[in-house]
Amino acid sequence: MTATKWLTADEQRAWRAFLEATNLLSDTLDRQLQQGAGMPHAYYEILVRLSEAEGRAMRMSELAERTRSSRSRLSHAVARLEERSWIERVDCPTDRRGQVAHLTETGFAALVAAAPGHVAAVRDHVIDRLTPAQLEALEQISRDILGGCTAPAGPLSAPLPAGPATSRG
Amino acid sequence: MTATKWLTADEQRAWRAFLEATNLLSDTLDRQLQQGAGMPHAYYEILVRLSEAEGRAMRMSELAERTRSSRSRLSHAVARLEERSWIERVDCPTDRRGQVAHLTETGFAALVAAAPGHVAAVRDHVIDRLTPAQLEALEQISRDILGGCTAPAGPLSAPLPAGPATSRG
DNA sequence: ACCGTGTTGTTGAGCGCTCAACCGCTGTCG
DNA sequence: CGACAGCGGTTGAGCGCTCAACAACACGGT
Repeated sequence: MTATKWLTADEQRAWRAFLEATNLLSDTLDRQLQQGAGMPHAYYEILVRLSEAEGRAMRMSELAERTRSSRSRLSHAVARLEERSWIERVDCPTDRRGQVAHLTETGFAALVAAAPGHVAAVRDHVIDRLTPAQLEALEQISRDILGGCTAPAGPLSAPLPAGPATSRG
Repeated sequence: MTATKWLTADEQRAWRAFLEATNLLSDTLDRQLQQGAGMPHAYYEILVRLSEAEGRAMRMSELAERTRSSRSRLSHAVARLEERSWIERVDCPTDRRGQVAHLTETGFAALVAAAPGHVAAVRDHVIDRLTPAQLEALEQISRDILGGCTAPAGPLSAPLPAGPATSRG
């Protein structure tokens, strides 16, 4: 409860510019994907992660971590994706609680169809507007920011003293 | 429809880091404000803009532009804020279509109460994790990105050849 | 074998946002 | 004056997300 350390004028300017840019960019990309491929950005990322996984399948839990979403969000999302037959849920053989999300051929096709438009949008709005140096700086900045963000939903937000890590075995 | 120009490995890494950071940061700040002050981040920004305006009041239309939100979004948001008595709508004296959003004392008090926690979160998660040089780079990057984003909702997305600008007078 | 704790995943209510449709008013042009 | 395109703002349906509660299972200790 000590006196609040407000932002300096420089910090304010930078912060507001950053906020505007990220908000607007997020809206723009979401709109592009929605109109161009009929899916929100979050679903696109789920499909991407699955497509990169071995067998195009992954445990719900791990998928949630990789997409940095809560279990709840992922569960709802996969339910919707299952309705479209883009994903199917399979019981996990080694853990009867578990579910494995499996990307169907239809789902993969949807991803393949969506990708070019999305990548073009990312280029247009971000990548091609920045120099390589800027891009490198942006990556480092992003990692610095990532370091201090609490994961969504769940008491995992605890410091994790020196945990045995969530080895996915 | 030429062949898609995919992202290089470097670009991928940077882009994904950026995405993760902004998504997670957005979630984090939203959560902080929601738990600490009972309002989503979008509402906080509306209150901030109004608090900075002359007379703590602004035309809906201008408020929408400044917060870079659609008229619809703002309309819904102001309706909710009016339910909390944080904002009141007033008929515009010079244009009978218009509405003026006016920040109430209660609303201002809510903002004052919310600000310290929010600023602290912004410092913790962003500002204090970056060097001044990084912050400056981030500001420039943000402006470069902003340049190519289409405004939300509405056919304003047109290129605007060299318009007379929406001078606010 | 049994109990208790932690994990995995789902569910439903509530909320904010988007999109499209709409109403009333303005300003201009014939 | 009357018609009419365009602006300012609101509304309702639909959807994705959050939060809290829950069910089912795994695993440790006794």
